[in-house]
Amino acid sequence: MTLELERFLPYRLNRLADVISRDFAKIYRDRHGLTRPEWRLLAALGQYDTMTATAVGQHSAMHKTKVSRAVSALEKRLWLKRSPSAQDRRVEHLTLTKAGQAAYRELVPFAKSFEENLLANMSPADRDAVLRGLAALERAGG
Amino acid sequence: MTLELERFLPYRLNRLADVISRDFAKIYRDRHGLTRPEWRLLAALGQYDTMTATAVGQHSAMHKTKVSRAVSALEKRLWLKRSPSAQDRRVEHLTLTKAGQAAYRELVPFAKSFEENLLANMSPADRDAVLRGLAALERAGG
DNA sequence: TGCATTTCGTTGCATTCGTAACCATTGAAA
DNA sequence: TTTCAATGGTTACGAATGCAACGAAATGCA
Repeated sequence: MTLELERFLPYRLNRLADVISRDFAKIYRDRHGLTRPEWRLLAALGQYDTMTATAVGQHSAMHKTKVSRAVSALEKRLWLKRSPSAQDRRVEHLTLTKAGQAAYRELVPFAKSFEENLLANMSPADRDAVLRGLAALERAGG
Repeated sequence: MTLELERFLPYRLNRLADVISRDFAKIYRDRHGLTRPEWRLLAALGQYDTMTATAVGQHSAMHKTKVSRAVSALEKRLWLKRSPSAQDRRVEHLTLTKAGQAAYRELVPFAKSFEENLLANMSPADRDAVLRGLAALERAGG
């Protein structure tokens, strides 16, 4: 019995994710020298204003060490600031600074048009299949 | 303007690929201590019998250094052997040994049932959407 | 034939990553 | 209160990664 790797779901997903997010990474890497964890952190804070590191990790599917390092990096850039929580002194609330917000606002349109381009040359039925298929996999896989 | 990370295609793909192939990786990691590049090499050679390192890289979407290191690893296990090419002395033909073939044959059913489980609880329409959507993305993204 | 370019595969190096251990704090239980 | 388990976040360390440089062989071209 043999397995066709090209048709194997985990492989295909991996390959797609690799190619596509590598492609997209060029944008924030070339413009700002951001790593992927840093971009995700920026995106999470841009979307939600204030979060703890743990919340960022859950929302953007990152290991806590990645989050921790990304926070340090963006803090060094002065793109975010930490503020202690009054309720729980283990926690820090993370917020983007003006500079961080500016970078976020600059990148969002690139993200959107990247996504549009990806779907642009598909038939409507294919586009639907993409969205429906992803949702189904998310329900099934975790 | 704000971006919803949870709906952003590159993010979703990455997250899915991460969760799913991490899940699947447990199988070959727990059974044989294989890394992902090693598994992919095994899968490529199991499928195609004899390949060069470059061909493996193209077929399984791996950087040539990954392939090179995976080849060394499986060779050390005595799961594959290299044989020089008569036509081109830069090249080595890679083939699984009996032991390598045995490991491959043992793992393939796990791979197949993993994939089946993933799709098992979906409606037929969702399953179709998954396959169609992936194909569409592959056409669009690379 | 001779020289430059390209290709195959390996390796050194710096970076990134995850695991595990850790500290500080909190909450619950005794 | 004291104690102990659980949680938030950081860090040290080893493993994995990609880039760039490399040697060897092949190919193209003068």
